[in-house]
Amino acid sequence: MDTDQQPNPTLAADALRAIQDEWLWGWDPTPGIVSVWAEPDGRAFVWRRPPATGELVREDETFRPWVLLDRLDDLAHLGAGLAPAGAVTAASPEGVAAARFTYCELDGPGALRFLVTGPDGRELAAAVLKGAAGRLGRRVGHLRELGPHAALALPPEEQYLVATGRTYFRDLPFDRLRRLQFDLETTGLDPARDRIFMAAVRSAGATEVLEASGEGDAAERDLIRRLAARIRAEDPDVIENHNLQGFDLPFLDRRAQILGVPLALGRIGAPGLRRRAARRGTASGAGRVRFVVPGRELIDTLDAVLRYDFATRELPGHGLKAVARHLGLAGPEREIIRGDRIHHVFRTDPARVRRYASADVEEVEALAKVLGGPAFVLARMAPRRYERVADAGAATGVIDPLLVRAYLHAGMALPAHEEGDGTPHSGAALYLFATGVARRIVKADVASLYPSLMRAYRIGPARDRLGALLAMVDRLVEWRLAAKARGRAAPPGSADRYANEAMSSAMKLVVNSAYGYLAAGGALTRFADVHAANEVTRRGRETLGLICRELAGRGVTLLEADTDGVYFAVPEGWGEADERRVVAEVAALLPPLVQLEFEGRYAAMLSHEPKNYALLGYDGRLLLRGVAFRSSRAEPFGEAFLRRAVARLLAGDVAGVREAYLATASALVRHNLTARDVSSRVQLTKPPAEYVETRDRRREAAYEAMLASGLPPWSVGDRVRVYHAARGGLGVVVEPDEDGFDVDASDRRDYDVGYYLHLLRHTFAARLARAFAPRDFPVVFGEPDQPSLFDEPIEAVRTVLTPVEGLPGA
DNA sequence: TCAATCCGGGG
DNA sequence: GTGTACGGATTGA
Repeated sequence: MDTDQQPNPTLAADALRAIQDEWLWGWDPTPGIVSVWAEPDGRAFVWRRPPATGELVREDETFRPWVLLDRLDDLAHLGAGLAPAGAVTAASPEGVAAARFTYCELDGPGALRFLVTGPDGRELAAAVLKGAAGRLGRRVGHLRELGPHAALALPPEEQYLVATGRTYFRDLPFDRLRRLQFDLETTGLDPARDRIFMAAVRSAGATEVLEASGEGDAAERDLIRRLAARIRAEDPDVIENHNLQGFDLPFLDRRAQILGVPLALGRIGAPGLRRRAARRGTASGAGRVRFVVPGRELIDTLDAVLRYDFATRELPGHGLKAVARHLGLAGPEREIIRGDRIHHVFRTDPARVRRYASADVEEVEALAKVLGGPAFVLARMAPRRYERVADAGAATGVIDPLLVRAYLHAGMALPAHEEGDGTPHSGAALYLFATGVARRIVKADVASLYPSLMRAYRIGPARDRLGALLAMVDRLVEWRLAAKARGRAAPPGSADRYANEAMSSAMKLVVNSAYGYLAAGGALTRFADVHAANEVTRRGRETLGLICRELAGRGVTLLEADTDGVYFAVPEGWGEADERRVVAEVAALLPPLVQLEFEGRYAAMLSHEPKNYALLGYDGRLLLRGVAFRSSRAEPFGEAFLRRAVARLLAGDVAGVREAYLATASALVRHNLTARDVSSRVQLTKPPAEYVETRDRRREAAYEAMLASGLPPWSVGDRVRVYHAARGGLGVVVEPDEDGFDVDASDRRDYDVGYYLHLLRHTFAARLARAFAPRDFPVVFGEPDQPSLFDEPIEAVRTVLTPVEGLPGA
């Protein structure tokens, strides 16, 4: 370029954006990669479905394994075997001289500045370790032992993807992937003892159920063989199931081992499942494992569910059935069988179990598509295998690999992980302004507050010399807005709309985790910066304070505010137009990029504790939020009381609240409720022998109840309901199932009335305590037979809204 | 009231 | 060649 010439700003901006897009999406145009398997020896196997045909092709590639080091000293012993690669980078290994190993010093102040490549990753590691051992005067067995400040060595697939700039799924729609779902039905949860007796397999829109033709080893062995053969014949790119890594794969692996069946599930290599270390995965105990299969991506829908619920916090549980029902994926006739009954039912009614298993794989197929979109899009960006992107968090799983690739692509040295300087991280703002009952509620939403503040005030990691994180967040927001617009323009239900919605939620996920990336400890993310993170939260509190002051100044009553939004009550006589006007006025006062939006309006709210409240919609719908109002273990009678009482309360019917309380108390006293109504549901996770061993140290009610019940020993995973019986005992209710097995004395009513009256008042009624003045609480929730002379009549009791003392900032 | 421990999910 | 989940419930002191 002519240095005398003024740079063209538009051209420069376009070039910059092109580079930033390479940071996000890689730069190699190769389309349709569906799986990558690389070996440390520099071989990479790439399976692709070229968009034109969709037919699977395998391409055998080679790459130069590489490692990033903080020093070259350790390789001095190589002599002429190590040569500078000049302009050679990992991205362009051509030009490598005759030397077996080459190096290149990267620019900038980062500690990890020597990019060393070799013909074989193990040889490369061995050379480094030899030198390091000499320098340190001790044996060094693995690059990891040098510490993250001294060496960065990625798994072979990631070395390949970072070096080539390739990513998965370029130009490939989700529906072009060949996906297969399989689900095992077993006689129990313990693969050492229990057997596989059925496997449902779904592929290409068809479900097939495989069954063992008997109960012995031979029949199970044959079933496993047929399952593996079925998978190989379908040759899927992706294998999916719910808790695949936590149950089906470990169970299958173990049974195959015990029975001596080769498990050839991969597209290349020897039979047998391979493992990699991982945090989440198989059943309890040390040494958790993730299974991997060359050429196929193993997708556990449980990961997608956890990721989804992390953002929405709306799922009732994370089990397949609960999630499928919640998301409307379950059919109306969905066969349900309690887990510990499945094998029994199979013996008398195998058709039912076939329907059950078929529904499982069909729901998994739907669930994987509905919740798997973001991971599919993220795999187009990050230099990692699809299955790794799907099971990792966005910060360490996506942002960190993107930054590593960006730095190497730019020829910049990478900062090493660095511990913070001890500055504590100051958390998010959460204000509770008032508790009790309020009417005419408005929720205003602060959209993506933290990333907006990072962008508006250019708050990024201090050591990010490239400015890559902020640049990527900026570009992601642009991509997201464009995808949202395209999605809205596409016909509902179309592949185009699906793709754009997935794109939009993937971008949102990454953008929102940019702050988490800053705030994570230095041990976790490479560019973690507690000062930057604190600056974001400080601006966040400032902004939230401004929003609250400006709202309050316009005559509304603040109830609760956090970084997601603000709840407030408006004066009598205001309509929706007034509510929207106030929100718009305040929104106009905020820093650039920070958006405040009208999100919804409700007739009434019971504010109990931060993040724990009940809302009554203008359509009469009751919404309960927070653990205080919805707990999976809550006793049915208490849950029923709470719903009824809160509904009456928000409808303004205090007498109705008392009626609900009296009715429940009286039902308890008269034993109109069954033991089941007062019981709580628990799952037994320890085998009897283990509990007997530990019960001296730690008594647990559920197991004590089982031991006292005289029932036969339980199996791990059994679910029972336990309750407090009269005279201090414990009782067990075994749920009668649909087949009439286990017909139990479920009509028993020998529960401890005093205990449950106490629970009703102190646990359940207590959640409505903030709705009343302290002196009125006994009027609403007093014992029916002990009316105090000083109590006022129930008709005189009014609900209250009490300001919280000592408000910060407001 | 607090610290320690266990739990999720799968049959 | 991972990511010291994480946030709630329960139990024992």
